[in-house]
Amino acid sequence: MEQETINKAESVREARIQKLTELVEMGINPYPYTFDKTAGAQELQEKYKELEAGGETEDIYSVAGRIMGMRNSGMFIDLMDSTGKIQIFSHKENLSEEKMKLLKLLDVGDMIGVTGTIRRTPRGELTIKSKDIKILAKSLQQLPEKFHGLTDKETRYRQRYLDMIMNKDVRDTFVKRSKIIREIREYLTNLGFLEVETPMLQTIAGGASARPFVTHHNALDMDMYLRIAPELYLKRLIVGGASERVFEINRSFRNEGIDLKHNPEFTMLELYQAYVDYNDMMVLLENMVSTVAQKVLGTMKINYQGNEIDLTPPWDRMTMLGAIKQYAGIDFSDKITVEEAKLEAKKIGIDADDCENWGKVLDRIFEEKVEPHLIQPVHIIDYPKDISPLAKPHRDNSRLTERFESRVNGWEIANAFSELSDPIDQRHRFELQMQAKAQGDEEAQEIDEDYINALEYGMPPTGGLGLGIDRLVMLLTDSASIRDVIAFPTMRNIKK
RNA sequence: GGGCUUGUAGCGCAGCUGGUAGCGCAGUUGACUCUUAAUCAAUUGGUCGUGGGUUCGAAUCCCACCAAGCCCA
Repeated sequence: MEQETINKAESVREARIQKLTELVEMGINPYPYTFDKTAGAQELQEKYKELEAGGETEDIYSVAGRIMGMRNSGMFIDLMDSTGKIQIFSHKENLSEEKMKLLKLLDVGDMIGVTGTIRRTPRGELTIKSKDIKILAKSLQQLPEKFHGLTDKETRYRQRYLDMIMNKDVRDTFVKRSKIIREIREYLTNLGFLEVETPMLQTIAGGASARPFVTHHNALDMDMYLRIAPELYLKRLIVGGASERVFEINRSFRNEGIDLKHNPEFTMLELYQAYVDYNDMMVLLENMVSTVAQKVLGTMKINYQGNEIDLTPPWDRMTMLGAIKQYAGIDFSDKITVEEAKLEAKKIGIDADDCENWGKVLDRIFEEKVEPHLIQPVHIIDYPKDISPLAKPHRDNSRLTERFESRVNGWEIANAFSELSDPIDQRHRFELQMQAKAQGDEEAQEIDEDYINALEYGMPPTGGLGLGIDRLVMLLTDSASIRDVIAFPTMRNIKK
């Protein structure tokens, strides 16, 4: 019993709670309300860049942040804030007895605020000579080791706050993510696009081919779906006409597997513009993405995992059939039945027997034989009609649609069409989807009567575009996994 | 869904063909007081992912499960 008490008291957390108690006994609130911060660490580093080693000033600042290191029994503290680091020097000549006592109760990890004068030590470190120290939050948890840091991926994803404390590049990634989204928003707003919001809870999960999450509304006693895409609602807004240009930066949800490029909830940009077609969408996309890269990174040439990728417009365009012909050696322009297509797939070692239609066979061949070759940005244009139920038929080829997918590093980063606006054709396409669903295609889309009804009032010619924000952020931050660009990625629950 | 790899102290890691669980950092106590991965001395801390099995004896071998990573579909 006695032994147990001693062991407990010696645990780090218990020891820190003990210090917490001592602070309270000294009349200090370890979790105060405000701190009047007057400068950031990086700001001071730049401002006093020219101050020579050993130089002293009378300039007083108040800084605040987390203690990342302590040397000489607290005489030197490394203080980190969101902008950078600055050293704190504390000496009994400059501090009251009470503050020296407080210093003894501080630990690595604590949040503190310091007021003092700027100097540079003889060894060359910009330092604040403290005249006053306040504790802003007592940390009860021990930070990971300073030299090797936190590297365990599971801990980093599950406790992102700790990952961020320890890894500056992680903080940088999320700052960049925010800038990327801000620049997209600004780019579109400047073009006259109206930012809108549409339902995340939907009674029909439409606008894409994916399995939805199902939930239940108690008061209405009905099942609902988390949206897999905002598409059908955004086009209703184009019908409504409050703006001829709308966009939504949306969180969507797909009940599918998790891998390097997929998270069950993800962020997408969807935009719709009246009176234009998919050609205009290609131009808009490549201009927007390259501009965002230029503004956030200062360049249109990015390096992703060792590959140099040039986002400078215009991007190459290849038809899907042309790309397959080039990389898989099959010309599908005269092989028009699903049986013929499967036969051709088999000849090059691809099993497409489970594909319900011609387009799916082509899509599979594309993924396996073409995609690995596509590193530089390219618009793959003119997708098969049977896998594009929301796209307008191609004006020159009724088997195809005016749809493109933009590829960067081989990944689909955008998907866009000349939007199908003919309500009768749209109904027919939905019916084909329902047939596929009946035959076991779990991703086939359901008929959305109200959407067709909206089209029956007349939707102008419209170009639409969806852009995967997470993947764009991966590319622009050189992140290997989508989990590195989503602050709190979906993780399996740990059963205890 | 399949394969491979990983899981040992708060963190980073070692632990061989089975024989009393270790190192570094962090922590604690003290020294030192212009250091910066501070230094020096002493020192605390473990359900070895979980559950079974084999064995006189399991971190180590076997099985199942849990979690993660990578590759493949």
